[in-house]
Amino acid sequence: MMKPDRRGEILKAALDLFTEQGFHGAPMALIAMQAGVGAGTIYRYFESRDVLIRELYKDLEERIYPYILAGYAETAPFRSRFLHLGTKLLRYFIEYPLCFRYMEQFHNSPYGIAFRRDKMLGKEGHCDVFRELFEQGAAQQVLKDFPLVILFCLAFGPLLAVARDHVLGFVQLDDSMIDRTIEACWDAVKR
Amino acid sequence: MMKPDRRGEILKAALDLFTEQGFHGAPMALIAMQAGVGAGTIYRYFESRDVLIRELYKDLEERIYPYILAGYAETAPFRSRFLHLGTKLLRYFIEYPLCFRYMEQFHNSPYGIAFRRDKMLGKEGHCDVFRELFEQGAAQQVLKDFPLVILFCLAFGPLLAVARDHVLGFVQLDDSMIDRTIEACWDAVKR
Amino acid sequence: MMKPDRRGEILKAALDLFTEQGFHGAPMALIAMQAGVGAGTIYRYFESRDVLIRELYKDLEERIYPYILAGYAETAPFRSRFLHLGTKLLRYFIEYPLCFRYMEQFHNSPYGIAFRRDKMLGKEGHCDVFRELFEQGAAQQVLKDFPLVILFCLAFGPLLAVARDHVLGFVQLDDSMIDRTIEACWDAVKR
Amino acid sequence: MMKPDRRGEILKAALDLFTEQGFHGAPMALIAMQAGVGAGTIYRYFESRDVLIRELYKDLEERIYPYILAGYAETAPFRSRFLHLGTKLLRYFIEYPLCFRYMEQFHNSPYGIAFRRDKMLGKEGHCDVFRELFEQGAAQQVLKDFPLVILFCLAFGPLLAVARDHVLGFVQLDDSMIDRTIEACWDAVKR
DNA sequence: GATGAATGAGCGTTCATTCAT
DNA sequence: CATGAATGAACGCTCATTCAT
Repeated sequence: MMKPDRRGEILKAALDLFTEQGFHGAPMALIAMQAGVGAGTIYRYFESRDVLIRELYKDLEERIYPYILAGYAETAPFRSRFLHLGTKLLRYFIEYPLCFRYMEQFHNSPYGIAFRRDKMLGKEGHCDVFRELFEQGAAQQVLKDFPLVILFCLAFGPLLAVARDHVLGFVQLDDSMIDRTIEACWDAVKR
Repeated sequence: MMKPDRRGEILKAALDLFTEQGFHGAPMALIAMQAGVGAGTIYRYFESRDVLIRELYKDLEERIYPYILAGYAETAPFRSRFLHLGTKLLRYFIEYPLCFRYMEQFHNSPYGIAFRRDKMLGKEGHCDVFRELFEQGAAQQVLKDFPLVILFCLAFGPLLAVARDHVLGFVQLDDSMIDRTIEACWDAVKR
Repeated sequence: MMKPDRRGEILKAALDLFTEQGFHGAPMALIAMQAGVGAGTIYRYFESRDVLIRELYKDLEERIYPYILAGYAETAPFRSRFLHLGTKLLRYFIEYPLCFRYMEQFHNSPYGIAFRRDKMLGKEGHCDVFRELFEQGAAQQVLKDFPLVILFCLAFGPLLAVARDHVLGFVQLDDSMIDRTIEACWDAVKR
Repeated sequence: MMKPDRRGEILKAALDLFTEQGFHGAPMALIAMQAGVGAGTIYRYFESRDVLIRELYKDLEERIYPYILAGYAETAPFRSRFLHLGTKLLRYFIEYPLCFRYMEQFHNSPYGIAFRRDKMLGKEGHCDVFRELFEQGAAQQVLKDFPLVILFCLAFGPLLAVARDHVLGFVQLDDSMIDRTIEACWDAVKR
């Protein structure tokens, strides 16, 4: 007889519904019902709908790091580390399509844009692993001579695009294609 | 004393507001006001809000082709043609940031997903130029051995990511950076 | 090359549409279109929608009298005259179901109630034939001892109900049934 | 301190307003205000305006049966039973004029027509008492030789017409007139 | 704490009517 | 005169949020 994890249930319900129906199609009452709680209860855990949306994003983002960092060797050569992180990230999105679709939806919404702007201004970011890696690569002149922001675009742009098309069912990625996709990303950023 | 182009005014107002406020934040009444017309007038030109959103997309899309095709030499070597189209496209997005942001928003919404799905199924598409180019490149084995869909991702993924960051003000692209960005896209797809 | 009878066209279109779609479902623009005139034109002939609705009623009502009075012998015995008028009226409704349905709809709407109230107050009425007949019948004590209003109800209540069910397709009236229906009406009013 | 019966308040407000103003003239906001509830509250109890209109009808209809069946003797002679039900029905309409007017309005609207059509097709109906009675009367050859539908018209046509004129204030029915009216209905149907 | 009924501002859309052409 | 594009008030309905229980 566990005490029910209401916050978790609400986040799970929100993820399902926002992903399936978009932000538009998922009213609070529906989320509450799917989570098996009363409508008012959500407001005990999240100040408002907007806060719920943002917290869900943060929650999902945090779960990525343990996954992609498993087996990550800080001391491996730069290219290996890039391929490791890229491959893991793409695999993660493929394995957790709801997570991917939610993050995409979030990024392409007023929430996501404000969120990202805050992040850029704050200098800090959760993607410290990537930032560190890319800064190192830039310093060692392994990467093309671009501002960090652009390098991120070159590396993650294709990765996310491929993930999106997989999730939407426009392609079926197998292991080999995943690896070769990340190698193409590498081609884009490597000097 | 020109007769006022009401359809155009409405599209322009919709573009401004949808871009600034998102689909959420731009009620029909506001669009009408910004366009300087009565609320009901919009419905003489667009059957519904959804139709307005889709028509605006098509309208913006159609303006791209003349721009990027100017000076395009069908007979030039493959790489040149790729660079030409890519560069023009990126420049276009930089020059018309509202257009870019709207198209992004559209793509990442139920509208855009349905739209794209229709396009894929219909085989036909407005991106015939790109499709033709890539099919040729694939046939000549200039491009990596990937399905067309993935090649598109590898080429446009970074391009769009870079455009987005420019438009949001996270980087300032100059001419050289534009060219080098497209070359990086080329690196991603070329064999 | 007749001059087009715009007023008539509008009335005809209004009859068709109000009958098929109800007052709700027939906007002025649709009536105009069906009549083959501009939307504004209707207002040259009818001050407003309400006026159009009332004028259409009067127009239809007026056409009934010539039909039912054809062959009517003022000098015939009372019962014959009653049967003549009743039968003719029922036949008329069966022959012109649009007319019947419109009149019914009109009667059972705020328009019709106001209209009827005015008529009752004004003493005068278009149904002078019926009024005259019934007053005579009352005076001769052929009819039951009821106020005129009630006698009308007893006579026309069943008649209209039968017409309604025929028009809605719940019964198919043949000649014999029409005659016997009117005889039943007679049974209701006769002393 | 009773818990307020909101559903009932809404139905009552709807009855008042629909009766006074017609379906046209009674917007949801007005009904809500008259019922003393918020506009959205109505939708907790009735899925839509149309559903409210239909439920109100059913609600009113159901209240009639206990009233008219009080003191009804299944074993009494046919004529007595007819007079009992008819008289009770007419009295009910006179006592509850809002109910009568609402039902009339309902019957003479797309709602009522669809409703009645469903009833006819479904064979079943709430008017089982009447149907049973009339079927018996037809079998015993007490009633005229007509289809059931017509017999209903002959009996209820005058009854409803009289009720209507009373409710609209065109006559004042006293006890004797009520009885004699129903006897006239009987004359219309009896063989 | 948890609930879910109640709220009411706000939305997309319609349509009778007007009026410049 | 006839037109039909333009208007804008009004409608039915939704849903984030509150609060009495």
